[in-house]
Amino acid sequence: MASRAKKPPMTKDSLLPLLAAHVLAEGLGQASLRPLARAAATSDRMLLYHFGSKEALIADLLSYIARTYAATLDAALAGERPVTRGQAVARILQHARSEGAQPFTALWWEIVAGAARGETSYRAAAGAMMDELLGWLEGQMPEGDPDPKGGARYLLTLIEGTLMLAAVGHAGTARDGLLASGLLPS
Amino acid sequence: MASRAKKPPMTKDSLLPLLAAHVLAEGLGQASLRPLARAAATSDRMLLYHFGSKEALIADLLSYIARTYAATLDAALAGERPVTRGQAVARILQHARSEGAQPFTALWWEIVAGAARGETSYRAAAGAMMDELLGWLEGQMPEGDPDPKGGARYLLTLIEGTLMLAAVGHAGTARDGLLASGLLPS
DNA sequence: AGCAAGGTGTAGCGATTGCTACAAGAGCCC
DNA sequence: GGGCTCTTGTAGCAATCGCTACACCTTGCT
Repeated sequence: MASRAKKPPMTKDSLLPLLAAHVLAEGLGQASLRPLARAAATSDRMLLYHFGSKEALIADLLSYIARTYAATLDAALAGERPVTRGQAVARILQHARSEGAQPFTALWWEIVAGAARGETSYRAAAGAMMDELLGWLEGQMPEGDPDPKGGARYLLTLIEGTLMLAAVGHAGTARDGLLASGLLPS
Repeated sequence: MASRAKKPPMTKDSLLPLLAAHVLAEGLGQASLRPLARAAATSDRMLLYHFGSKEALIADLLSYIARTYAATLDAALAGERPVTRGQAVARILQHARSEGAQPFTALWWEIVAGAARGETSYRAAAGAMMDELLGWLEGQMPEGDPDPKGGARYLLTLIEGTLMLAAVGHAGTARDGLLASGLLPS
């Protein structure tokens, strides 16, 4: 009769997905130990036992989220190489606006804010995610593009500007800007 | 012997500059009533008396900061109309990187994060500041530009993307992107 | 069997959070 | 002078913050 399943051992690796889910839903700024623990079905005591301090927990969490983001990006953006730069831009923007990416997009700006304030773990996570995106863009530049490296950086700049304007309710402004850039078909 | 100066009356308008200075230096996220009151040489009690609640205080403060930003922008960006689009971009980026604008740039991302989470007062402030910047850009498009309206939106998108990348330590990436865009002289 | 080491729960610490009750000062009109 | 409203100080509230002390329980080694 004994249900054998007892203790799936609690480790950082088993906690991080649950913590990430909570932070994606609620935001980083309001994240405090007890709510985080509740989301992971533990106690604040245990979080501190495994991570050492809240600061270390956040650092681990940001690094985990950056890795998750990279994996999600790889999975979502697979496909043949675009024919035009505009198609690469459109594909990324479509992904960023997709339902699954929404909570992440909201979290992203908190990470940027932390990075702008100089917090090293925020800056590391943000930098890693930009590296990932830039790498994908470089690999997706159209065949025969005159300047794939520079072009990828140009597109990345435009994309991030577009996302920022969308975040503050200026999505239309960004769309008009992209249209004026000639990248997207009118 | 009596020093006549007694009570410069305490009002919202007299408090907001001091509160803004504190928030620009310390960040919005960590702003709580007692430290804010200390920065304004009052008590939390008085802040609540004048503003009603912390939420209302933040809303007023964001609106004030947006107005201050507009005034600063007008003052800093005066000058004759640029001859090329690149010159308009360069002028704004130079202003954003200037010493005086630095604390504001850091605060900006916290405002964006709040806007992305849907907080209405954050979104209002961010939108107002983008409106201001966009208006300035429209007025500064080179004479005879083929598409001043769309061009201004295009430049705004590029500028904000550049600032974001700079905030996460990717300033070089953004610079390469701008060079590849052909806007800036190499 | 005994014992050490690591994992976990309970309880609590001092500090800070936004906010409020109460009372007293300050300036005004009658 | 007598109130009356606007402003302000003092004290404190319940809640939450990150973190810790202490005891307990398992688990594995010998």
